[in-house]
Order: sequence, then C-alpha cells, then structure tokens
Amino acid sequence: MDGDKRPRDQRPHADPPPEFFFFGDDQDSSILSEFGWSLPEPASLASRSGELGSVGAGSAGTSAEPAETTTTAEVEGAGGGGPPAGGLEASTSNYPAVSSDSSEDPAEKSTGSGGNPPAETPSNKVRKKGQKRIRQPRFAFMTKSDVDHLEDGYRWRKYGQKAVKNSPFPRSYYRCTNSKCTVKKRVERSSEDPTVVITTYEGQHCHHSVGFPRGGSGVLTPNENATAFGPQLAPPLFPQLYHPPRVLNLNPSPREINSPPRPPNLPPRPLATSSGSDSQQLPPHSSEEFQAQQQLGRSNPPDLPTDEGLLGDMVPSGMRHRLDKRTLISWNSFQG
DNA sequence: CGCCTTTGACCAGCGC
DNA sequence: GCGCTGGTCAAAGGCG
Repeated sequence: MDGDKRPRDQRPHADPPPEFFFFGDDQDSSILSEFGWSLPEPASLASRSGELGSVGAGSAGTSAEPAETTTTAEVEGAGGGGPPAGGLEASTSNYPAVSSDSSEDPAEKSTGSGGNPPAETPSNKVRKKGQKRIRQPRFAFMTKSDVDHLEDGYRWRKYGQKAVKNSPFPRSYYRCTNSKCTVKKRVERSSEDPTVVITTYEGQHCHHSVGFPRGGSGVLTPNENATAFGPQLAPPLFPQLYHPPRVLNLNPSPREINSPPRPPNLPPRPLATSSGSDSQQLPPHSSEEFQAQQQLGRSNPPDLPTDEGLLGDMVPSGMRHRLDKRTLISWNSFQG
C-alpha cells in the first residue's frame, strides 16, 4: 500500500478517515491519550485513522488489567480518494455516514469469499486488474482483553495474518463464515498497550448471528444487530457486553486522566472466543459502574425507539450517523 | 469429514 | 519503475 518512507502515521491517508467513537472508562481515557486519540491535531488524527494498526510504536501498556473496557471507532471505508490533509474536517465533510453508504455497496471485493459469485473470482487468485478495492464502512473497537479474538456472536474464519509495521503484534484477518456474508474483521493488539485489542469490522452481516458463544444461546436477531450500527452493520455490538461499554472521554481533564484505576470490585472479564464460556459469565455490575453508565446516558430508556437500541446505549442518537472527534468533544462537553 | 488455522506467496496501491 | 506495506488467496496441516 504505502511505499512512503515517512512513518506511516505521518503520511497523508489514502483510506477514508476514521471516525472514532470510544467506549470505556476513565482508565481507558488515558489509554486513548497514549494512542494519541485524545484530540490530536487533525493531521495526526487523519493519518492514524485509516490504519489502526499504525496506532504507533510505543511504550508499554498502561495496565495489565485484562478487562472488558471497550473503545469503538468508526472507520468509514469507501476506497478511493483519501481525505485531504487535515483529516478530521475533511473526513466529516467528504465521507457519507455509514448508515447511508453502507447499505447499498455492492459486495466489496472481486476476491470476496462471501456474496460474490465465483465467476468474479479469478481462478488464479488474482484480483481482476483495474478492479479497485472498495472499502465498506468499518467500525473499530478497542477492547481491553487478554484474548485477541473477541466473541461477537458471529462465526469467523481466519484467512490471513500479517505483521504490521510499527507493531510487534501481527494483525489477523477474519471473514464471516456465512458464505453469503462479506463481513470481515481485523484483529490486532495495540502496540502501545498490549492489553488492548483493536477489532475492526468491515461490511454488513446479511444473516442472523449464531449467538454466542459459538452455538450457544442468545441468538441475536438482525434487528438487534441493526440497532447497534445501523442496518445490519457488522458489529453485533459485542453481545458479551450486555452492559454496553462506557463512552470514553477523548479530551479528559487532568483530573480525569489521573483518576484512580477502576476499582478492584470490577472483575476483569476476558472476552474470548476461545474461552467462550467466559462471555456468558457476565458478572453483575457494581452499583458504582451502573450509576456511572446511567449518568453517561448509556442506559436504554423505555421511551426510546427501538432504533436507539444498543448503539443508543453507547452513543447519543445525534452521533449515530456522524461521529468524529469534534462530535466527541461536543459530547464530552455535553456530558460535562 | 468438515471446519479451522497457519503460512508463504502474490497483488494492489501508494509515494518517491 | 521501484520499494514498501496492507490485504488476500489457497495449499497444507491440525483438530474434534
């Protein structure tokens, strides 16, 4: 992709800019700060966005706590023109909202395993020349976990793994096992905080979740998925997170940054595919956490339309279609 | 046997 | 055109 000699995070970005919205707790706020996601200058933000894996080489993680805190980033994809330098501004204006541009995208790749008919897949495993890779909307989640592949209610087949620049950790590529589904996801561990797993979803599921853990109970309906990120947008919103993650403050005050780590009464909860049973053992929230979530408006008042659903739990409805740093700032301000 | 992971090779796309 | 990197393919092997 980039033959640029500059550090990847200093290059103009070819991919659509990422639009991040974050979830987690105060502790994760500091993590984001380390990622440079706490409202970096636009250029920096833009460069990081397209490639989460370039989040940067860096110091060791902040915490060894294997927890469930999750950060989410919307990484819109629509191949082709990258945003002009300046990133954030550009991203906001140049890229359509996920909800609108995702639903009508044709199956994305010529090599697609999923919805694309075999006829479109060259037998020699080579993409048709001139066929541009079309990116579907993407969402990235940052989750504190000691396991890489987080259970999300769908079944995935790993189809590749690559070492990524500026990261000691390889990036894994997964594809939804449903033959008609083109959803893919990338999983990588943050180079800055090895305890943080970055999961990027791309595409939309066109089928029911299998539930989680694999084959387990708790089948998600398409509607449930839809409520999370718009119509059947990929992430089923981490069903294991029955208590949706809290939204991170991207612009934490010093006080917030220095806030004490999460209390020990919040047990770490690895969200593992491999150890699926864990995902069912959802510990009861501490009243403290619950209250905090309530304050963040992540509860789902009964008077909200269904559409508010899980996403409503995580982000205000106003942010649903366009989430960018500024929005987050605004929201953070809104939260006080 | 079916499903999945691993892994090396290949290609696309980008900047120089 | 070259070099680099991300993304993908597909054969081979492992596992239940």
